[in-house]
Amino acid sequence: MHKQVTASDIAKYLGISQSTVSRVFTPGARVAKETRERVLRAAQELGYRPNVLARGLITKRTRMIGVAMADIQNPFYPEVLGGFSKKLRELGYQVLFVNIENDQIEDAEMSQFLDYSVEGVIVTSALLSSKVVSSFVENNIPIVLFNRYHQNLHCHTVCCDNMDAGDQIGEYLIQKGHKRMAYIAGNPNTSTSQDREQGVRRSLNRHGYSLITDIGHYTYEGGFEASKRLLSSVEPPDAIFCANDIMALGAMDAAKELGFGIPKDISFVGFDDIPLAAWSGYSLTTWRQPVEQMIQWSIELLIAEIENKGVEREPMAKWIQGSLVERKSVR
Amino acid sequence: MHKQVTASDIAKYLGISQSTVSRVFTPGARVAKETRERVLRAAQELGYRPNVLARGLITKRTRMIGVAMADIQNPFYPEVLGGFSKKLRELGYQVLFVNIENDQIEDAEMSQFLDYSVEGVIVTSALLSSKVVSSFVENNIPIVLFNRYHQNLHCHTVCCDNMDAGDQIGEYLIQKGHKRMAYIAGNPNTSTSQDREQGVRRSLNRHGYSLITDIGHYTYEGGFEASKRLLSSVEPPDAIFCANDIMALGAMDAAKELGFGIPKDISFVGFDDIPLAAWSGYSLTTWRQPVEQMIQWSIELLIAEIENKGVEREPMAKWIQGSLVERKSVR
DNA sequence: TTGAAAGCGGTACCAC
DNA sequence: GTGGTACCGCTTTCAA
Repeated sequence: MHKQVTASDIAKYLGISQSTVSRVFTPGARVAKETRERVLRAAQELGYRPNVLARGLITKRTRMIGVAMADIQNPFYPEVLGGFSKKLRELGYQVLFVNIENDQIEDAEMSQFLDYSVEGVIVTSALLSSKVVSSFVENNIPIVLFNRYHQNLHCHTVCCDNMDAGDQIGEYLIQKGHKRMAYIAGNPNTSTSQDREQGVRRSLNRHGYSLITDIGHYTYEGGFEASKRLLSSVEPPDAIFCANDIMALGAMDAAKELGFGIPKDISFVGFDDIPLAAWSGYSLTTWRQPVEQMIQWSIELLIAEIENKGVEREPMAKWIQGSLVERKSVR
Repeated sequence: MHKQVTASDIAKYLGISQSTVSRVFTPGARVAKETRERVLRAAQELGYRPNVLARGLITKRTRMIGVAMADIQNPFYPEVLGGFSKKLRELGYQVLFVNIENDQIEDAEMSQFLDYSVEGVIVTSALLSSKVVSSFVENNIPIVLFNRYHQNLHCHTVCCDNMDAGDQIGEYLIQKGHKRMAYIAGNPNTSTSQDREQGVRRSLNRHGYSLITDIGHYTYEGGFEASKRLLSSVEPPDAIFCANDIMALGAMDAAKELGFGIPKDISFVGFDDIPLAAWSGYSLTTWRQPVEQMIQWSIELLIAEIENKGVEREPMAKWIQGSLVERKSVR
């Protein structure tokens, strides 16, 4: 941007006023057809493009959305990021991206969103402190939490109905004749993992079964180790439900290594339906989260608030139903 | 950003000039220690943060870097994106992210980088038209191509030395006693895939072997299908080298499905060393690309040019050596 | 060390 | 329909 062509350059070049040039690039403008064409042609010729940052200064609109994403190594999230990027772009918004290192977002990781005056923020799979949230609320910047739920925070939420999903998975496992069910939790202080656990537990209890649990921190290695522990116990489970697919894949590999047949000796159910789950080496039965829909809703929530600025809005929680994808990891 | 607190607000509040407030937040400033403290305190109190976009208007620096990324579903790239995001942030730059749908970048996908006055652009695993490149050159915005090489384009390049890698992999397979080697190409008109192929071919030729080839488009499914074709032929190969890991995993699964033992009947070598390659279900021998280093160099190239603006700079090509990671997929 | 004023590249309201 | 002008929030001379 060393020698940017400006609206004044065009104006001077055509001998008209800078305001007129500006109007040509302003949506609700009224400019004589002929003038418009001359300007457009000159812009093309000289390589002029309106500086959106300068525009934003006066319109108070940057058309940037901050996206903060943790757990980007989990194949579920690249898909999510791609979806957001695409949809937002179609609506004329840009993505200011931040990769979050830990599960708990630090202030510094979000502060640039404030500095760059994004109009809204999407946070996936991470925890926000209430202090951070309030700094956004003060600045009237809406936040939507994707795939994480937080009771007391003033943010919108779009979440799979994890409790119900867990419940249905429990029912399914029982119906398939399993007796000793285990659950491998993700990060145990995430709503996502908790709700899924509570769900299975509910259905198992209904039928008089109890639940064995372990923790896998949402990673392949974590799932692998947890599975090993579970399967090496005196009475190993005959079915393991994992809080996400990536752990389930690790758990399956551990089972294979220990000589368990899948699904002959033990069944596995995952969560997310990442592409890998369908790979023939795994063929994992899992819970499909309707990603497209969740992305769509998140964006609608965000944009609605952005474009109705001024109207106070209560935080909304959108719960979405998922569905079981049956493959070959359950007997 | 509805009611942003501005430097003038602080100034008025403290009864000093707005310029003084500004100076407190300007790196090379000289302000009385006492004044500075008062300003800082007031800023804290009223929640003031300098508007970096307004600042950029005058300093001509946005501290934003455009990152255009294709193939984000390939587990190699989330890692890359995470790395860029982290390192750039440490240097005080932000990432404006765009997900590219196809292998060939369209003008519209890059135009926002121009609109938002990013200071540099990183493009991974995608092809740029020379028209797009020249619009960036005109605006003095440096581009670095990550993992793709383009002879005639005025961009920097950071690339693994694919030719050499292919060569070494060929040598390795021969040394391990293989006789019929196959190569599964990615997208056949990418430099990356071509160079890797040329590399193996070179070493095989040196030893009097020829190379069977097929195409897998860099996807799991593509690798799966290509492998099936290869292995169903009258004289199936005894080793398959795939242009990336994800195809190799697909190829392995296909082999297993056809009843081939790995590595007993057939060996596999991948490329990238994505986390999945180490999973016990695969244990894929592969070529490790030193991602960290590549990211580092890309950023250095970019920043060097950004911060020396004005000095004309020739496009640089950085080639980096990788190394073989031996696991259990080669006999 | 500080304040006044110009200006970055735009938009929007005002007359004409 | 068009030009003049104020102003968005900030940095940067230039004087004081």
